[in-house]
Amino acid sequence: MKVTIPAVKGTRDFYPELMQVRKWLYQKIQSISELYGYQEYEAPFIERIDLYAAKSGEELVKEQAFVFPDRGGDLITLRPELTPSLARMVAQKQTELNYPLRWWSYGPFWRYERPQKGRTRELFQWNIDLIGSNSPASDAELISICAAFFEAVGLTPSQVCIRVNDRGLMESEMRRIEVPPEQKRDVFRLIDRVNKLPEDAWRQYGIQLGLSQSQIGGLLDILHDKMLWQQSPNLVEIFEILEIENYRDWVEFDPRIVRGLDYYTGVVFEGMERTGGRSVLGGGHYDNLVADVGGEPLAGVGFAMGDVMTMIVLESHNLLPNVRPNSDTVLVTIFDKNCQRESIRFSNQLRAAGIRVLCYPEAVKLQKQLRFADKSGVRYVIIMGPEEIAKGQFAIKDLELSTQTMIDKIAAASEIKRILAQES
RNA sequence: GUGGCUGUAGCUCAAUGGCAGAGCGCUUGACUGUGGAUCAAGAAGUUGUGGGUUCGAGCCCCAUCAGCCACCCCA
Repeated sequence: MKVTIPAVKGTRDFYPELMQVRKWLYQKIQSISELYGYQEYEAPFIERIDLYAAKSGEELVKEQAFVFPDRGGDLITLRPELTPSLARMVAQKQTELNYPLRWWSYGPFWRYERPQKGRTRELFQWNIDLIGSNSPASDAELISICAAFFEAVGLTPSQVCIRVNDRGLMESEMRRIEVPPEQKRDVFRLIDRVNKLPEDAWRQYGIQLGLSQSQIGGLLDILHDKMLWQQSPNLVEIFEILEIENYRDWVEFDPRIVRGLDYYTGVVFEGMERTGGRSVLGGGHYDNLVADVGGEPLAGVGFAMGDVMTMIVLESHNLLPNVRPNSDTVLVTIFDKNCQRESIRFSNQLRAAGIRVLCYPEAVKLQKQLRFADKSGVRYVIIMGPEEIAKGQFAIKDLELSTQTMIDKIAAASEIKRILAQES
């Protein structure tokens, strides 16, 4: 069949099978979030462009967001991230909220980017934030949530790790090698690239930024100093806490993690696959979440995790759930047109008892109905022809064992429930 | 935004510039009240789209759209 209108570039169709996986992921996220006492919230999917212009970097919004004028001429943006909306929601009720807030959200985001592996234009993202606390223990809590999530989906510390750094530490190190503050951004970008470029190209890049040979050498020393975290009281305390929680194995100090976002001011972290280096989630500590949207400065820590890369990583470790759509569903066949009413009646009798029932919608050959059941993943099929209906006893066939027994119409519901319960 | 690779049946892929093909799937039957296996038959296509070169284009050229991959960027 010819599809004349293609899907929008970079979008995904969630056919039922994939939808089950998406739901499964959502449930994992929900259960971890709630386990830590976080409350779910949701922000609008569309926002005025000004909200983003206020902070997240002008380029980001202008070039990588879906923006369109509404009928009144205002520029509306499909939200490319949640933090500005969160900041607004907090600022609007700043004085009446009960701090520290622990909020989480899972929903769709849009980015006008060129699609490639692990990157679509429409994605789902888990956002979780602890707002109104400035302690290392708060930072540690978010990191331990990452670890708890990884653990809950079946990943191990040998497959993924959470790399942690402290921007404050990096800034003081940069002062030590006399990098001027206005070059902070550029140097963070340079740090970000230390593993992506060959060393001489990387040095060249550093020189272009105006760094001296000795500064570049100093920077390299910093980036290879695995013990540098001991200079950061924050990191020391965070690692202690993670140790107590038995999550220390998931975490490692990495001076190369700085994150791109300007609003991070302290601890930053990134959850990534050990092989391949694909980043699954990222977050950090910020000192002034709401100041840019008109509130009083409020510190917090949070992270975001996209569903696309998460699914790729889970898939590559064979951790996506096996989808068996109708394993707990019974199919009631229609023997012929004359028996259809009885089948419909019986189906509803079972449903009234809480059993999931697929009633075949037309009186076609039994062969076809059984074939449908088999391909649907249904295990038990009810067969009720004139003889069975006359006797008040229906056949229940187990497609997995290829066995068939008779059950009494009256006791059918409880009998089927018993059979279904046995299976699981 | 920049670059590379790829678009042929529902899916995965063949076809030296010369008749449009296979496997899987699908439909039907072998099986008159029973799924998976086997066997047989059948349906299935304007070769992504639009131009061009050529006696002749799935194949070569240009454009465009889409997918994949890398860069860029990373919320």
